[in-house]
Amino acid sequence: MFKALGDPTRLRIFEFLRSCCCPVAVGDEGEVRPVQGPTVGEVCCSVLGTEKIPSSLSFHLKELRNARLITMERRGKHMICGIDRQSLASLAEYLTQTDDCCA
Amino acid sequence: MFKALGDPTRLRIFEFLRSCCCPVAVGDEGEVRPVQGPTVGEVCCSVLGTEKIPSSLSFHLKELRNARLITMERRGKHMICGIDRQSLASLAEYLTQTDDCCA
DNA sequence: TCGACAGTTCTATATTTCTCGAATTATCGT
DNA sequence: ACGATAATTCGAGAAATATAGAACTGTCGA
Repeated sequence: MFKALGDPTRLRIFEFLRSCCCPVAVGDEGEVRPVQGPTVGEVCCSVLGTEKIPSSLSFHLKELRNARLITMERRGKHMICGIDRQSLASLAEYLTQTDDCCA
Repeated sequence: MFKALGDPTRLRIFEFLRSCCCPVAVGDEGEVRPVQGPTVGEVCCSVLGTEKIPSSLSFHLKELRNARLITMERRGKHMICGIDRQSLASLAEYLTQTDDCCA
């Protein structure tokens, strides 16, 4: 996870996704459902500023996915990206944990 | 910070330091003071399993120090290492922050 | 002040990681 | 089934990072 976030490009992707991927929303009939995140192409425009999708974005998304920091799922022709907030929470917990000796 | 923790050797150094660097202790007269952490040589023995101090350890310690994850201070011939728990806390906070849109 | 100990810095090499373009897979609309 | 769009995979070259050894700096004790 640290290595994944350690790359500047990936950190930008991460921050972008976090800024536009609300975890849940209220649907038409009052139900709570996951909000649709941006597609890979949209991430590309925002983060890399390019119209066409370069392979390097795919590479970075794969790294983030392997690190379980983001999620991706296919919806038709597009891949929808999201943040894995659960992994994030456990990483934050890891950082602040104090060991036994410090009790 | 993420890049610093992204290297396996540095993560081991970090975990070792966290396991043996209590943030504070109560002094003889009831005052709270920083506890003395291990020396660079001790870190080296534990993490690299080597008696003599290789230059690579110095290199990694510098990276961790630049990232403000650890602290070092000279005490006589030795350099004492410690964890910067404040930076750690703010990094953890960064990870769990949710952006405005998700309010 | 000299020698020994504790770490750091420097330089070169090795390794890993990133980037770019071309070919490939997957899905949709017709 | 075909063409177009969306994204991934592959391979080679470029760039960044890590490692190892030698020389250097700083501190203590005799």
